[in-house]
Amino acid sequence: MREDLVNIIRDALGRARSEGAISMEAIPEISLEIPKRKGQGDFATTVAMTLSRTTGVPAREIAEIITRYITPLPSIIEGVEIAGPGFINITLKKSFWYRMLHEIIAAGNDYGQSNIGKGLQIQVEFVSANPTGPLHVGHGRGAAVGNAISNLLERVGYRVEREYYINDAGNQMKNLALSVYARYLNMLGSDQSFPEEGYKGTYVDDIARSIIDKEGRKYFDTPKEETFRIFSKIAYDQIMSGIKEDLTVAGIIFDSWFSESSLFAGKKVDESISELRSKGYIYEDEGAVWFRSSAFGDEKDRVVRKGDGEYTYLASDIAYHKNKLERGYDQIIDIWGADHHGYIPRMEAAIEAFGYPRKKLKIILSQMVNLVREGRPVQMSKRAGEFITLREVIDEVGPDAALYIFLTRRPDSHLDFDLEVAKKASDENPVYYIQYAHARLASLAREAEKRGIAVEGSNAPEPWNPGTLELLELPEELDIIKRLYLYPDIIEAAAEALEPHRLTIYLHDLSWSLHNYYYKQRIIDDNIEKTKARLMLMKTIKIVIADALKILGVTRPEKM
RNA sequence: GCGCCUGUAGCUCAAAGGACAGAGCAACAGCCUUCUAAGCUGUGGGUUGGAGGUUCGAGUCCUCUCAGGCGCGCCA
Repeated sequence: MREDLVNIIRDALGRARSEGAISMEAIPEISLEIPKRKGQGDFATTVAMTLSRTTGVPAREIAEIITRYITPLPSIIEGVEIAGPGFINITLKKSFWYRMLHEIIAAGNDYGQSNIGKGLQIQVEFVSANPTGPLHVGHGRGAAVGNAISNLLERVGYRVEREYYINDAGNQMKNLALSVYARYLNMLGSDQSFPEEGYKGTYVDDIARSIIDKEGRKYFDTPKEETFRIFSKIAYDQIMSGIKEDLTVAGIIFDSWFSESSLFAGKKVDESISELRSKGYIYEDEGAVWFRSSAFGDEKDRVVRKGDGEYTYLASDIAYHKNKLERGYDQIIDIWGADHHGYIPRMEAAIEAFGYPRKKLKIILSQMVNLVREGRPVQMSKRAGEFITLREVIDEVGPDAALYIFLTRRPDSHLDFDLEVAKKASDENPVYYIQYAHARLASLAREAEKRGIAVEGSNAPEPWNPGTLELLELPEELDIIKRLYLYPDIIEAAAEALEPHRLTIYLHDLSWSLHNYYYKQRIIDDNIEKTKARLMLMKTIKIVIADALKILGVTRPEKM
């Protein structure tokens, strides 16, 4: 449809040119935007202002010429106006909007779906927190963002795989085992000192205690090597199952879990480094092995294998990304905590070193979350092991509020998360505004059904009759139709930009339209035909709100 | 010191390079014998951190500068 409008304008320009009204070399791209304010039409184009630059003719003059060539007005257009510095504002006929609504209703639950993704495969890797402790709030934000982005991409026709990369190799696992072991010994009366780099959280104590509960003093005297292996496994299992449980509570599901240590076991790290070596991007210096990332714009080269023969984290990360590349996705998206931003150049260097375009990998940074309570920062010290976990936050405020707050901001903006605000079932909490709209519509449908004019539900008689929708004549009603019409655009734009917060803004606006309308206009009254028309409109809003909330991972209450 | 992110209303945040920079919250003033008041209506509130530049047009792009956060390991 927008295509139709663009064509109409392009035709007008074409005729204006061939008749010599405007001289220009080529017909430029025709922009078509939706004006912010009322009274500026349904659509607007800035093409006159753009042309003003190349032709030297004042924008308003060009706009007038274009307008002249648009007449006689095509059937869907109500009027064309020139405004401001040279905008051409186009207003469509009401009949057009009724037709749109009809189409939206016909699309039903599929409304908003598109196929700009054309079935291309995208892998989104997110959370990927180390299995050395429970998830914190920052991970929660990454989880919310990754989940919403994945859902968005799916909605516009990509095939999406959600993956969690488990860093279950390296020193950290050793440290974890040592930490648990030290606590274990302490609890059994030993004065074993706690490791310097150990993990101090209370969850470590819990793991130690669970071992005592099950196996008592069994490991008090056993040879350490063996003990560490066992402790590492027990700790890993408990922490991973905790992480999975937290994610489940948040409603976030992964398609695959990829283990770092499987890369080592399968010699994939060796292979990756060898491949880079054969391409000339690996060299030895000062007893270490280096990756020549500076060849691809990194500020310096990076060590992949240390002097002691151990691989660095970067080495396995390179192998992991090589593996991802070989799995043949059309696009790889990583969602990282913003504190890892320094890693971007070296990761991109690795992608290019393997011969893939840099664009193959898109890294989204999810900024830090500051926990706040009533405006005051919540003290946290990772070193002392004192921090508030994601689970505690979710238990306190509920998953919907947590997810929604994470998603109302751009991923790369710093975020203060106020626990008291998130907890309140009040105006201050944005998620309720939307959910309330949904619940309100559900209640309305129930009420209608009770009175025998259901338009929803399995056995609802379809009240369709071509003229019914035209009874929606109020400006508020047309407003709502126009907003609903925007939905697929919003989804596509949010998916393309990988910015789920656009959806929350839209949801707020749509919910406002509903609440405002609901207050002004009684939906169910004695005029059955009008009631049906209004109920159809309400049903459509509900479908859209539900769809958007689903994409964001937020529940859609039928009652509140 | 270098690099990345962010500076927009009292607070939290929006705004494909487009029209008079918008929402929510907070403040103040109103609205429930009616389908959900977790709602609605109204009022006040701004030199978009600052200075230059590009452009017909800049919160948005470029340069400089100030402030905050985060990085700058042969840690992960």
